[in-house]
Amino acid sequence: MRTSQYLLSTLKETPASAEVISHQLMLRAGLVRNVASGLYTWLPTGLKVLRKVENIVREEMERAGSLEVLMPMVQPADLWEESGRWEDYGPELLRINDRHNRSFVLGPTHEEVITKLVANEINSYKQLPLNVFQIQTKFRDEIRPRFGVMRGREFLMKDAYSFHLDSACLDKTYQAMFDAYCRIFDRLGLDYRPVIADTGSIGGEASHEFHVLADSGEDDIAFSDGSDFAANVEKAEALAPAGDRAAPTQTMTEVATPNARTIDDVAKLLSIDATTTVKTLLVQGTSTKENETPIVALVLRGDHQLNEVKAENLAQIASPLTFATDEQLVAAAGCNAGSIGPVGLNIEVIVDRSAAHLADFVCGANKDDVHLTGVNWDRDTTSYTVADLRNVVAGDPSPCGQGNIEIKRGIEVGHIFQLGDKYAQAMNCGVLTEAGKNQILTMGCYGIGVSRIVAAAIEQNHDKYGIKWPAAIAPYQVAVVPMNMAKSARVKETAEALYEQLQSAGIEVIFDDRKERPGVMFADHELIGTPLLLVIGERNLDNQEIEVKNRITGEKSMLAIADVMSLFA
RNA sequence: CGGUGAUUAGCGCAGCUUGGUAGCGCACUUGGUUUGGGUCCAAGGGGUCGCAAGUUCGAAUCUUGCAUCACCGACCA
Repeated sequence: MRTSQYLLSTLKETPASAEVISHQLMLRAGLVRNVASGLYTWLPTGLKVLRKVENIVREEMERAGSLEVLMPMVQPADLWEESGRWEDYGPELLRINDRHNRSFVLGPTHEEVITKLVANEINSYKQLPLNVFQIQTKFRDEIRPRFGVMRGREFLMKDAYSFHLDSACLDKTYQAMFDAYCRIFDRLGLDYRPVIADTGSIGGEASHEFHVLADSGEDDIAFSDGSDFAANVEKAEALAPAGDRAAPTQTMTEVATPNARTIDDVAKLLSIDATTTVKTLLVQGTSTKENETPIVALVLRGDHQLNEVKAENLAQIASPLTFATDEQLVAAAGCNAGSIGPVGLNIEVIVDRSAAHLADFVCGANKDDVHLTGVNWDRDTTSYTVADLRNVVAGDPSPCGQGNIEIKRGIEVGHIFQLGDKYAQAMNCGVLTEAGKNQILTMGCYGIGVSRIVAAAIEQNHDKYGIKWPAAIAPYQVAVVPMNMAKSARVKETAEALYEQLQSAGIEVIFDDRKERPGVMFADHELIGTPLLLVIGERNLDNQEIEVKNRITGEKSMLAIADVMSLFA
């Protein structure tokens, strides 16, 4: 490609709307342009990268035995009503009507369509297992699209679905997909981790997320420093502290804590550490009778954070997790937020394992502006149950039993689930077994955020000059950059000849034939992140040499023109 | 959905307090100059100042409403 005939569209200045580095560089390097909130046009350079990611994903899926299909982005509402998600999905599902006023959705995912297809096409156990995938545009009406294509509303996703007679067979495919994902991210050249994940709203049993590690990631990943264990913080179990709880040494005493509403306030006022306090959160419980919502108290150590997923998964707690209103607080505890404690509380109390291990702790007294010190479980309050309620923090013992937890940020680029029979059941997707009986199938589902990978790769591979693409997804492998070609016939001839040679050898080469100063060309190619620059100038032509610059390592070296193909051996 | 802020040329911004011919840098066009790291000089093109209403002789500027965008929170794969 010649730059004179290309749409480079590089920007010197960073558009104000771009917050994270990948978004800034994608705009500056001319990869994408914003069309509306969360919607992007891919420019030629960006599309090349996107297609490369897509092709690697496709090759590895096919190699793992998955068959490519293409389902429509617009799906009839009937299918969603059949699965129950028309009600369950909420406002993220964009619903539209056609000219006949029939309801459709823009597909945020395709479980319904594929399950329906398989229900119609597959009749016998002999046709199983089946694994199909597509690479398709999805639409999710995100509340807050941000970070460019990292969290767009429209995005490119590879989604695969597998169908099985039994869970042993599903396990096998799940493992094959796990391995395929590892190969994909290895080939992409990214630093990634598979982590144990919460199954979230899709529901199901086993689940792993694949995260690209980057400080700008939106998820916290808990790692063990003593093993391979990695889990989403949402899912990582917080173990009970080792050893027995200490015996009480203090008597329970009321202290005045005027205007101390937060744990920090209380700890400061009483000159104690937050780890010797507990906080009590009141949330709505599961409704028992009509119009009656019980309030449940959740007790955590002062320095710990509530894990909403863990709380929601408890039978007594309403899902989604909802905090008690101010009126409910006063009715249940007799005081306002900031002074609530477990002692004498007349509602169900669930205590986190770490909070339950404390002795002589501080908590609210259920009287405004009063706290209790020297409180002890079982002596001062007896009616409670213990559960894992909190987020793990760095330094916690790892739930795998080896080493301690370390926390890093990750960008979720892949997610594999064992779905079970939720959709197959709803859509009556079954086959006749060897025994001639109808049996509902069990499913797996496997997603990769193709467009998000482009952004994640940049987050992980950039410097102050621009993008440093891993070779596998660079839009061009090499740039031919002539110095002052307009003035030197020798430079022009050499550059043209090199370009021809590389091109006919099938190498993706971009030839900067613009009448620009060297600095402009260097800056553009470094911004775009082409891994190799071949610099052709008068000063080296006497020796029949060109300069080779490696974008990734920054190394420069001289190379005989005749040996140029050795770079691609 | 709540809080905050923004909206002036393709991009980045000034002008608004104190109403009076719409500006700067980058980018773009033309000519010259320069040529191994975003040259320099000159001349040009490009804007219903987000939209609507109001106040006023006169509104980018003051008032009100609306829209869009962004950030923080909540929510979410």
